[in-house]
Amino acid sequence: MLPAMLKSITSADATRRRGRDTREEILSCAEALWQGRGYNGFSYHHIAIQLGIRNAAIHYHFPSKENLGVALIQRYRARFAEWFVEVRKIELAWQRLHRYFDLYLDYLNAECRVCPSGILGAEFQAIPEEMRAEAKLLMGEIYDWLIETLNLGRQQGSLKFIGNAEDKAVEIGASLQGGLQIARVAGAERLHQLLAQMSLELFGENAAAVAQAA
Amino acid sequence: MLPAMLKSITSADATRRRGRDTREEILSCAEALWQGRGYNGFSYHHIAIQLGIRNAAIHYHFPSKENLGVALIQRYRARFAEWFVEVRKIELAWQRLHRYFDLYLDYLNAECRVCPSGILGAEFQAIPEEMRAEAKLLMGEIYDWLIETLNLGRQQGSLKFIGNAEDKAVEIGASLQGGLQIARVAGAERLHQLLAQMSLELFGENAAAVAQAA
DNA sequence: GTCTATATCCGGATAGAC
DNA sequence: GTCTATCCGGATATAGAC
Repeated sequence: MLPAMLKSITSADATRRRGRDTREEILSCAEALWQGRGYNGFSYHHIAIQLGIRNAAIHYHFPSKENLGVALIQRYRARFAEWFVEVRKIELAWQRLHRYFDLYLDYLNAECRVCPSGILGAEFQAIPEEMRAEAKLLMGEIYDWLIETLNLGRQQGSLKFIGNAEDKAVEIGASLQGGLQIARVAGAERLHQLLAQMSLELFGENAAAVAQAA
Repeated sequence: MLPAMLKSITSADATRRRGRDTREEILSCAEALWQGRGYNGFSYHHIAIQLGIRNAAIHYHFPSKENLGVALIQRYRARFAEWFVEVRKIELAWQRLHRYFDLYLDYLNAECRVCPSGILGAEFQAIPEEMRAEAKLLMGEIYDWLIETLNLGRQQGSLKFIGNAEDKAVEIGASLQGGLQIARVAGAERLHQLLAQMSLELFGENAAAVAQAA
């Protein structure tokens, strides 16, 4: 599922683009820029250069930048929904959560991106209203999934934690989000430290298996 | 120490500004904008309006925006250094850490700002080189203080955690940073949930005292 | 659906008067 | 130390040809 969660545009060949899905390419390119530099840190020009098209071509697909921003979050939410379906096929909650950890390693490895939730939180007061609404929906969906996973894990005995699942869900989501941001400044090692600590606390006897895999 | 850590400009009266320290006012105003909207989310014009001065006056004090950005982080680091000195006078490590938690509540209450570390991490690829260097220093200082505090707490028995202090320090820093960002999108309650969970895990028998204070 | 060309605005920055 | 005036580049966006 990872390739689906992290589809970036790989050196778009500017030469032949015979009527192909430019819209998707724009979104993928914009997504990378967005997670790398923030919504206020990239422009249509950046995208145009990378895809070898003109400014106006992007405006054809996304009349305003707000349209593009909203589309970015909506596509991401849709992909996340598919990811949830996929991961729910895994029986053990600790393994589901481990899959979630993997996403953050992928972000780190993919040009040191931050997670969409993180960039949305950081720039919240500086993004258009419609994007804020989408941001709330995204965070709600992740929150719900974390709660579900934690409750399952407690029931199975595959996840260890004290307190209620709701509060623990916030802690886990916040840690990963913050850890990824710290890692891009202070070095990749920080994220590895975070994941090691979280595994130690949450996975109990399974933590050793995780450690050797990494 | 909180007033020192969070000095914002309160409705600068544009009328009489008889030779007063404009430089500091600019920094305080810019700091609020920075933590609210990000480095790429505010302009000299925003500051000029709020302080009732002209664009050029800001350029007199800070020739380039990069100068201003660097000064913001340096001033913040200096204030943090003072804060560290102050907090080290507290004997119990769990109370020191609790003071650190309080900072995040203050940020949330102050127009829903995010912490400097968080905005720096999120925008890292879209800020000038000199600011990145300052960002690394800031994060290193916080990281070191957290490790010191955790080691003290373990020695005293006033903080509970498993694993090594270095990894736990990353986890704590990341949680708070991420939690604040989540709270501004999903509501203040999220930060309260996070702090409750962290108190429960770290403070042990002292957690109850914290809970009733909140 | 993509192009060229252009309009408009905004943000960072400088010159020179006071 | 702050002002007015202005320059320049960049970013969003539109018009109309192909």
